[in-house]
Amino acid sequence: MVVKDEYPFDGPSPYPAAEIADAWRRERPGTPTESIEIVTPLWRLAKLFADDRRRLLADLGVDPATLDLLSVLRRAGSPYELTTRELSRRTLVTAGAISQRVARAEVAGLVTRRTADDGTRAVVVTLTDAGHDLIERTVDQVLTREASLVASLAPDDRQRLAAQLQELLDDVGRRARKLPPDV
Amino acid sequence: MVVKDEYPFDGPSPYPAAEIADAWRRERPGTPTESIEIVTPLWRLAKLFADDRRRLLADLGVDPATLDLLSVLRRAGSPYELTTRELSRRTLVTAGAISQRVARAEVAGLVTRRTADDGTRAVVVTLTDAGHDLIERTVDQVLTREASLVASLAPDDRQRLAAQLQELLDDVGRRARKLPPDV
DNA sequence: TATGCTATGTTTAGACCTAAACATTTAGAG
DNA sequence: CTCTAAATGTTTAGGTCTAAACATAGCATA
Repeated sequence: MVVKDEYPFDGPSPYPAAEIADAWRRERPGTPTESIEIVTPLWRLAKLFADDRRRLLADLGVDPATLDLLSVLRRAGSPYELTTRELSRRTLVTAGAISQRVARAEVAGLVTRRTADDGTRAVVVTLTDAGHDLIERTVDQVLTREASLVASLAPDDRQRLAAQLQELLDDVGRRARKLPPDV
Repeated sequence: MVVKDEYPFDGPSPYPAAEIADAWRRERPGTPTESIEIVTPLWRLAKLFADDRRRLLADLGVDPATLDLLSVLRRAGSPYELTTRELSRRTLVTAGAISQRVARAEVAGLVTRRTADDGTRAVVVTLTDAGHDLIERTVDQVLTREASLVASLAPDDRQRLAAQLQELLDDVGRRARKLPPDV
């Protein structure tokens, strides 16, 4: 039975998580479905935000990975420097990915790289003026756009939901398998 | 100023979203930060779940994209068939990605592909026995694992949070830029 | 001072994804 | 019957990420 297009993309969320859980219970009685209604909307929301940001940034000529890197450095405050290890920790991506991000940003003239002078082998990444300009030019647009996406939440609701998500994040963070050993 | 490693990966969430918002307000007064405490934990949770699932599946010799494909077909019920277009809609990935996923799964013998006989140009994807076996063998493990990750939520809290997320998803889905025209 | 462990980064192989360019088929409008 | 627009898929170019293999630099200790 070929299912027809009952859930156009433009409408509300295609296949609510509740339907997915129902389908599993119908098809495979006993399937443990408790997590579905949490994990599925979470993933879809993350994807909506990520896709929307990627498209906005594409118009501005930046990619999300680079913006993430520059943002962390900019937020660290003057002199806008962090070690690659610290970048990995703050962005939740592997050391290898940071190495590649920094290499790309360095070629683009947005950051510089140098070894630390404090006796460790650490590599210190610094925002250049061009990198600083780029982040100043884009961050408000990105955050304004995202604020508009969550505009349906009243400030109180937003605060409450934020607290719940942070609490869940802390808990899942304790239980989940972490990044590979090389990090 | 090179910041030292104050937030080890193993501890609770590195840099709570509230600190990120504070940092922006400190560094750039007036930055619109309302969305940060929603979007940041959302992304981090999605990444924790995705990383955890990827690692579990790696042990089982499957990749997440393939599992997603097989799951949608399996949940559709006998005869486990859907058009590629429908797969794209249900999985929220572009038509091009579906084409590649199906090609990989076809090579692996997990699905078959044929053109529909109903006069349209649609391509119908069908689960093979091997694909069916694979999904039966893995879905409980994945869902059991994920249920354990959200075990801190009491059933009532889980229900409430699920409803809030679904509501937010519906709303953001209405406001966000959607998939490109080719879909 | 050898030796090896630990901490840090970089590189590479393999997967995936999106966007855009193509290709093909159906269905309509004349 | 012909030409065009719409609907569907596939392919390709470019970019990202993870995991694992490497490569090195400190450090501790015998």
